[in-house]
Amino acid sequence: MNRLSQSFFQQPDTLQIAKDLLGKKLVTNFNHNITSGIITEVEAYCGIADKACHAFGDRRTKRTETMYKAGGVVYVYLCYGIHHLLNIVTHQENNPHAVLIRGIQPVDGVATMLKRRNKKKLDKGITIGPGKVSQALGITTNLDGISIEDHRIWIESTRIIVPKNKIKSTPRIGVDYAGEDAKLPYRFLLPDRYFS
DNA sequence: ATGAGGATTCCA
DNA sequence: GGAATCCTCATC
Repeated sequence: MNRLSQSFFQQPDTLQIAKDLLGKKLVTNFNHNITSGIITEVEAYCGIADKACHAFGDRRTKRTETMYKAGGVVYVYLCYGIHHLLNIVTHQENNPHAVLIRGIQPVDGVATMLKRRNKKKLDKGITIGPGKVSQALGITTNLDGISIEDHRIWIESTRIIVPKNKIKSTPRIGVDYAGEDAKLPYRFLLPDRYFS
């Protein structure tokens, strides 16, 4: 299947990109060890006016600098000192939007993912949650800033059709500090067991 | 130099 | 319900 180009992520509507990522396949490949899954849950973070966004108020720091790159690069940062959270930067250079990948449904390399997650068997929820996604796919902050067309990480289109009315939206998770913006319906997910 | 807090997960 | 855990960032 076709890999999404960086230009896909440079479109102007981050909410639309976020929704379009549902049903696509996220793949990593380290030392010929391929792991992948279908994206089932995402959140959009929309630039300097979005209080929940790291770049709110045009905050340019060493960490957020990645978000200011042109769309189509990976933004990975450490959360709570433990979890590596994977985002794909969207929009144009100096317009810091991104989509957080919050959940996937495992496809390739299940054994590897279980091992990375310290799990014995494949139960529901093995890759639901942003920290779990990164752990299962072997993603760490050392990928921060690389292209989504890299040989180590990419996203493929699939045959999966996601009808608009199947996409559920809710407020984003863990952003209570964001005031009014905490209520924005910028989290998008597919119904449980959508593919099974 | 210091300290508060975080786009989470796991276990009791 | 609370701990784990450490980097980032604002402030001193």
